[in-house]
Amino acid sequence: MPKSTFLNLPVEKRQHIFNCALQEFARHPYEQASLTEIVNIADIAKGSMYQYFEDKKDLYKYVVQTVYQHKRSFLQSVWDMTDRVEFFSLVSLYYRQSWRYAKQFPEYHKVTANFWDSRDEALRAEILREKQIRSMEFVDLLQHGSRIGVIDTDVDQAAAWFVYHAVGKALIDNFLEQDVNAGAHEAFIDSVLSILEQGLRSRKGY
Amino acid sequence: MPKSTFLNLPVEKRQHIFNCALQEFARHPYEQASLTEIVNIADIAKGSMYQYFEDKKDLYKYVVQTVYQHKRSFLQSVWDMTDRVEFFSLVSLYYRQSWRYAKQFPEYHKVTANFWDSRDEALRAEILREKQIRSMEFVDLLQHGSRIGVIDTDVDQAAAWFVYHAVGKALIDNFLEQDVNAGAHEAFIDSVLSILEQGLRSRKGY
DNA sequence: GAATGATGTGACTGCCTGGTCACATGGGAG
DNA sequence: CTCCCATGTGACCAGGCAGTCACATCATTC
Repeated sequence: MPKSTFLNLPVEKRQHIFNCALQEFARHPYEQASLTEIVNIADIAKGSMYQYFEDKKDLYKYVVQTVYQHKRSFLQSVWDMTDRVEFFSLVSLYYRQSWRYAKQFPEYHKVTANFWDSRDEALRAEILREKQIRSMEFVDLLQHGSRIGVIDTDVDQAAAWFVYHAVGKALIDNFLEQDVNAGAHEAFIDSVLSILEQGLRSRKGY
Repeated sequence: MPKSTFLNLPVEKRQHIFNCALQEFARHPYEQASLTEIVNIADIAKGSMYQYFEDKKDLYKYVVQTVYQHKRSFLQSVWDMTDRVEFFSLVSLYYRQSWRYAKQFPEYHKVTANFWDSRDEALRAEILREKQIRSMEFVDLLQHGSRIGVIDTDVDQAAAWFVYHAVGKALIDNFLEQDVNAGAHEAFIDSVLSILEQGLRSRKGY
């Protein structure tokens, strides 16, 4: 919800300001991010920022929203395969693609990560909404997998979503800081997925 | 590393100050926690706090350390069963006990949660150390399970640890805010564990 | 009662924050 | 050249922060 002043700005300047805000919100969670620092780095007057946005939170929401659109379009290629690819392959593709996104646009990723575990009351509502959407998408996949017999029908679907979500988040968060060999990490992703696919229990009995 | 002045304080007062600091560090991550707020609530002079601790970080480290000892002793009963209980049951007990801890001492839990995803460089080192210890303990359990044939020997142990850690953390974090029926959540924990144990793939083939 | 050293105190400093506002600048219309 | 309105500006405000320090209080010792 930027003001019209911001939207009337030349694209170049608009992107410049967006990038500077992005950097700051990637480095710090919302509460600790400094608007003063942003305008300093962007080399614009503080008053100008208040011509463009209502306040700090307005700017933040704009950045988060833009980042989410960006990420969604990056992941779209995976969602487009839903009908053609089997459940486990699709999840593998999804995790790999998410990982590539985080690698390719680390600041964008960090902004979403910071947003995701934000404590701000006003933001929590939007986070929950976002979560619910993803949950529904995932459960759709699961049910499709059940129908075609790939997935055990006894599986508790809420629990399955929970596991995949927790693991997916951790897969990205924990390995972004270290510079992991990309290929190695994608292999690790598959190791992790294989555990979710097969579980740990010994198959000797069968 | 409190100063001797703090250690010489009557136990009652010491606990009072500890509790007030605990509340604040439970409510906010380190950077956003306010020392001024702590001394106001504790009803002591700010100068006094600096008689007891070197600085804010010193106080924080003391609180975190105390909390970790507290939690460890609470979970000790589970670790004591290592020799007598089978892997999957032990993990179930561990998750349940961790959950009960978070329920029973929510502030203590929140302090550890805040610490766990702290961004402070100086603290990261200690976090990694803590993580490594837990990882080793878990891999020990896994190897024991492999030896006695309960766990598939093909399982990638690093990946297994990763999955259990991610899921365990999420199991607590995500359900603490809502007041979930305790029994229901312990059932959910077992649903989640059953997925890790058996995976999702259909067993029809066997 | 005097002296001593440990403990308690809160006004104060310097710094940083988000947000404001009276003013300066610029470029197009008449 | 003048008017006008959108845009740009940075000194300034009130409030919060961690940390300091000169001083007050207290308990012990002699």
